Amino acid sequence: MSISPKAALLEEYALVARAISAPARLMLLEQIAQGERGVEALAEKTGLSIANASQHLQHLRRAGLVDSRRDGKSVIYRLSDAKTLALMDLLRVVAERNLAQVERILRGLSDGQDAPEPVSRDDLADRLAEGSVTIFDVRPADEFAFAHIPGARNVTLADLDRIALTLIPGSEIVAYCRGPYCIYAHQAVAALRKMGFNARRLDGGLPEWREEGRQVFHN
Amino acid sequence: MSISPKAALLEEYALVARAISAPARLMLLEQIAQGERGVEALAEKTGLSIANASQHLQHLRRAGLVDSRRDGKSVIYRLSDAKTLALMDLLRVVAERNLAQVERILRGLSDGQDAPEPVSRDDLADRLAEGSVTIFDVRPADEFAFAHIPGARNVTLADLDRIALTLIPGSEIVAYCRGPYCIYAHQAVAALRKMGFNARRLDGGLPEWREEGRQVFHN
DNA sequence: TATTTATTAAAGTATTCGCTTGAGTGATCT
DNA sequence: AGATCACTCAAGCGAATACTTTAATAAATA
Repeated sequence: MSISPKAALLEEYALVARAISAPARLMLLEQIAQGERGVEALAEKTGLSIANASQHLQHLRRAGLVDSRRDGKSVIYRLSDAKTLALMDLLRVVAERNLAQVERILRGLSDGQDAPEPVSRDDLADRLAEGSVTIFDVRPADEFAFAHIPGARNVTLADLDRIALTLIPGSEIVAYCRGPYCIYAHQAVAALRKMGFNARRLDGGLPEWREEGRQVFHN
Repeated sequence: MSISPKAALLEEYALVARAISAPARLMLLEQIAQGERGVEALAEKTGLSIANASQHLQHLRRAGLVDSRRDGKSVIYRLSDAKTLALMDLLRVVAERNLAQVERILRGLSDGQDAPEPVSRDDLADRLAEGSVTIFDVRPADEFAFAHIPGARNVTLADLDRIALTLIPGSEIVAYCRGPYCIYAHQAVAALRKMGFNARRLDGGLPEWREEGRQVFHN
């Protein structure tokens, strides 16, 4: 019954790939990257049933992508390693580069306009220090409350039209959300540009910002 | 019928992940990385039936990881993008870091000994220029004949004992094979070290060497 | 034009996956 | 201790996958 070591290794690598090969698990990873959470919160955020979320989470744990620990009644999941984020990001890069379908979806998010290059995190940090930029955190209010980039203002897509009236026309805005998989920032930037603002996306989202050791406001 | 753009994007990312989530397809990618090849050659190298290999290859093509073109009677497959190699390598890194099982298998390959750190490609290039190192290409003869690092000597695992007798004891040897998924170099290094040679693996294999624009002997 | 060769398509089967439902487990609260 | 809460396990079902066998297609050759 002993199979070759080569086959055994490939089986393990494939196990990791299989873990990131279901949309539900990618959503869970995106949520866990925001900060460690219990099963119920993750299920609620991703729209999965509790039992289903639990099973997916165990799949992720078997692949070594997340760790879990017990905290009272809850079981808290968190990313086991920063490389997990890197793997997800590279997956996205490969998909965007090779699949025309992805190009099309992203173009649709920008409402036909050409999207500008994202702002690098280094750039944003510099401008933050100068105070020369407005930052919009385009995530749901509870995620913003949990953690956000200091100085960011929580603005959901629904708020955008109302908020825009209070902004100085032409001002420079940087929007971010959960990370590279999150589309809110794309949509917010497209809407703001349509209104004539100089809006751009931040490259990556909160997890990538935190991962680089930058300051995060945390509750 | 129109699903949300978010779900559509995740489905595309998952498609790419699914493509690298089967051992058979990882083997195919490893082979294709050696150089472009037809279906029959790939099937033979990986031990898959022709029809099965063809289906896996189409799976890889749908995910945008490989391209194909017709050359006479044959259909030639090749990597569509260097990022594919990077993705496979990161997959391996994540698996090695997080899965105890992988650690165990790799330890088994080294026959219980502690394996030394691999030699970087920069280092090897420097030593090659100095002529201060012996390079073993531990792949099957046909793959060596197809392409190899200039100055390398083709030595299969079966030859190793015989060849060892002709080497100066204590000499420094660097072994490489197909790439990070290939175990021949691990095994060769373990065997050579047991015989008292100062042997180490090259980091990566021929595809990574070529990818960096370094010289490759090619037929 | 007919035949051979290389590959893909189609059809069938066994296995695995994703999701649901309902029962089971561990920790906390009363 | 009993009730409750948060999660996991087990069973079951439909859909998707991996592999095999058997056509079908496309290009080269006779």
